[in-house]
Amino acid sequence: MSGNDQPNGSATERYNIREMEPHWQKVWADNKSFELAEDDPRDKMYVLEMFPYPSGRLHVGHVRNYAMGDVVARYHRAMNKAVLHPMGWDAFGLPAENAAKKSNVDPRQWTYDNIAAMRNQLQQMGLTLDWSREFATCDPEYYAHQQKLFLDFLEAGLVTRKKSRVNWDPVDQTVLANEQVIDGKGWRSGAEVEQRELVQWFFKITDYAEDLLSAIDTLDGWPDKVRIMQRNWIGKSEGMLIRWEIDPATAIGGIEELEVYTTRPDTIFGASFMAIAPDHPLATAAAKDNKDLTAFIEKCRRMGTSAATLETLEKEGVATGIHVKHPFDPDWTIPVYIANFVLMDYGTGAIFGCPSGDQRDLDFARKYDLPVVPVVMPKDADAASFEIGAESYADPGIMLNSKFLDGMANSEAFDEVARRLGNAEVNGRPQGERRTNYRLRDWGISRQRAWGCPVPIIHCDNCGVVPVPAADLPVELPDEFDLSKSGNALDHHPTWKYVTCPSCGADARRETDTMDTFVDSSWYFARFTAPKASTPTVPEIANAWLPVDQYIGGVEHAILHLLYSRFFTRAMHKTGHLDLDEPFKGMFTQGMVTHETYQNDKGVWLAPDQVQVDTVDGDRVATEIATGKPARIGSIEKMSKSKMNGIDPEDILNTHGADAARWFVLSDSPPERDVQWTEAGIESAHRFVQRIWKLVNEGQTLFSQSPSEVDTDTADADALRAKVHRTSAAVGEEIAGLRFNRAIAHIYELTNAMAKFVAETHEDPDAAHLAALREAVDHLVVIISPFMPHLAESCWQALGKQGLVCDALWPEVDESLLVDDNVTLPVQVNGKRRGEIVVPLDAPQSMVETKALSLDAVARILGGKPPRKLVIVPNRIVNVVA
RNA sequence: GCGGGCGUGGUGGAACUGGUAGACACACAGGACUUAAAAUCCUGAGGCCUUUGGCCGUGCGGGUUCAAAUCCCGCCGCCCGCACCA
Repeated sequence: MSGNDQPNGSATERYNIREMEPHWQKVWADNKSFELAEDDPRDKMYVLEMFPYPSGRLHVGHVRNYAMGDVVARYHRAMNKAVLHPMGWDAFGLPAENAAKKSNVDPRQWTYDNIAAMRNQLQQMGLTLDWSREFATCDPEYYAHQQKLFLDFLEAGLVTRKKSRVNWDPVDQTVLANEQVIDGKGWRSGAEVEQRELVQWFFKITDYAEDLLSAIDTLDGWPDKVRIMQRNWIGKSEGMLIRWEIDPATAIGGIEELEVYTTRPDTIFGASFMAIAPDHPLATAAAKDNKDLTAFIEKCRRMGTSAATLETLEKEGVATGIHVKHPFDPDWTIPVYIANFVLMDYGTGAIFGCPSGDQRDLDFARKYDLPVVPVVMPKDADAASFEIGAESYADPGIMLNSKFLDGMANSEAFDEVARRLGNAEVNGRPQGERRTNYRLRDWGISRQRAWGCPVPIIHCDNCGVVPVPAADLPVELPDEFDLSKSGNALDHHPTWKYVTCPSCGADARRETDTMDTFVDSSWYFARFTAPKASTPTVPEIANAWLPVDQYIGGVEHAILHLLYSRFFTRAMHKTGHLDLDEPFKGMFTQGMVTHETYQNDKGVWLAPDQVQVDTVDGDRVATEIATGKPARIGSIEKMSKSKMNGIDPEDILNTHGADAARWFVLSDSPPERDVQWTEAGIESAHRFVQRIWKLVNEGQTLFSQSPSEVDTDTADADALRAKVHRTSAAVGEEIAGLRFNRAIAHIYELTNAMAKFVAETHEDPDAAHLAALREAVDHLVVIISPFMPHLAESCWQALGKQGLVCDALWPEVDESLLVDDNVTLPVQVNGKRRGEIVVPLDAPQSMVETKALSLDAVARILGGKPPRKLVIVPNRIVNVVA
């Protein structure tokens, strides 16, 4: 690829990427083109892409994400908006600590070095970012304000402390993240991981469960799938709390009842066992003098804490010997099991198992030989013969085997059970109460890690938990960390945690937990509106800009990050930092970037640059370059280190340029879907850059000629004008709707039409043709500018335009050129296309009918008989039913 | 396991609210230019057949409709998330 040095035979030089891209980047920077003026009076538009973790190298997924945001931002600049388009760094987190442990570097140094490298790469992309607003979440100037927010939330009653479980590595003496637990073992030590309870800090997101749920309905700028995922995550259910009396003969530890939450009280006569979580108080009591139970609970404790792990386990349980009495039959007792699939965090940590109505319960019952009594059956089933085999029946239906409920719809049975249990009493309280439950749990933010935002709290033996006074903020991280030791470096730092109590002056200790990095990213979008302010936000400014008009990021953040940000916005509202509840008006989740995988004959993964791919007899064949041996072309997968199928954007930017890279990642695939990176694809984008340059220059050459007499027939000039205006309108609409791939297809079509037109016009340029071409080129340069901003500037300059195309307005679309006088209607016979007719727009039915029926193909099939039916959809289609 | 999504030519995809399936691009083939190559330009193409015509065709199997990639029912496959990765 050395194409920049050779003239191609015509007068047009190749477009020199390596010269022009840095040139325009410098021009934009020197002009401060993308720095937003505080007093810009135009309509506001806030475009934001999820800020990256500074790993040190840009990933192709970032390129796609930021290319999308930049196209949107540039389009809105062209629509004459004041566009806020900032960038920063999600800079706290595990990788810095891991790097520090591995290579003995300072996590702070490592992080800021990475930021410098990535900023440089982002700048090479030619983005319209306002770098004057940049910050990293590990800047004390940022996290100081986060600590202030924590204190304000604490004062507002939005923070709590409680016990929760963590993955504990007994060898490394450290808390492990879920991703550090592999097959139940610590990734570094290989030791069996244990669950351990720690007292931790929580944000009370559950206080907002109902609000976070109901407000989802207002988020009409979000993808439906994200809204559905959020709804399901919050998981509202209407059920009952039922108190089951423990049979005194089997009671242990003086516990007299078992509280159970259920969404299916109607199935109460199908109950055949009770299951409690391994860490349920009753389980603890039962295990006290019971080795089997203790062993089982121990086993459960070594399963890790992630829900995915727990729920994919084989369902197991152990009977406690405890029995409960059935509320409607004092002689019926039901055994209580400790089960590995019941979670203490959900409901009451105890369930009643109804095997006929729940697959998980059925599997459990079959395994332990418990009764399976069908209590709900489909409407049309027969009560005498209805049985449960391998599958439970969980759908609505009619009650059976349920005494006084028999024959009712199960929804009626729900109400009847609620009524009866509400009137009964156990230990002086109602035996049953209706209860709305949420799956959503409070947000545990404590992390036992050094590279995070310190929780601004001091523990004093006299005063207990004491907030750090606002005047003492920030609580800064120490200058030096010793990450070589296991455990939390803040905790074993020689001096950092030792302070005096701000309340009584006695010796006290700092909280050594830091905050979850999701906290950092839950309000950065607000900080960008006033990044230098001495308070977390300047409310007037933040309220003027927020909510973010268009937020773009990976679908992997569809639940947690977005939900936490929504909570934070509400919490900041409550504490006076913001005056709104929903942070993101428009949300978009982009797909991943994938690539083929390659393996050599030994099964070793090969990187794309270690492989040469050729086409032999129409088949793609890969060769390992180092050995010359054939390599296997494997499946297309998400780029990953392990499979070696990643592409380094830096290489792409250097060889093909930012414009080609931006163009490629947005073409072909719809943005919400995965895009496959291919060498052919980026090369074609590169060729297209050159093609536009040539086209603009050829047009330019034509304009400089003096036109011949105006041709009386200007039909093809008019056709081009219609195409141009239609394209400008369509590209604008597609960008506004984030359908970049379609916008690009429109641009291809226009350039194809223009190339043809240029070739024809060369013969005999007349005034009408030259005017149409001139207009086409003018439009083209502006509508490509969001995608290929450097090339567009070069073209703009070549055309002798004033100023910069990044400041130019979108072309005015002449609506009168968009309407066609005639429409082409396909004509079907029995739903199969047999021909087409051309009729005037809004032609009368009789004309359409006559023309359609007179088509040869139609007449032949009808064979002289009249059609049975004629369906005419005006201006769309004709269907003849023979 | 639970929740969400996706599935269309050799490939990525397009197809508006049920209305011409395959736009646009890649790869491929043929041609022009060239001493040659690259680059560029032009042309062709879903599959099958008895080829101015016909049949089949949007993961699979049914259904609704004048008309289904699109709606409904039942399957299959792949991908993402699951609360300490970010």
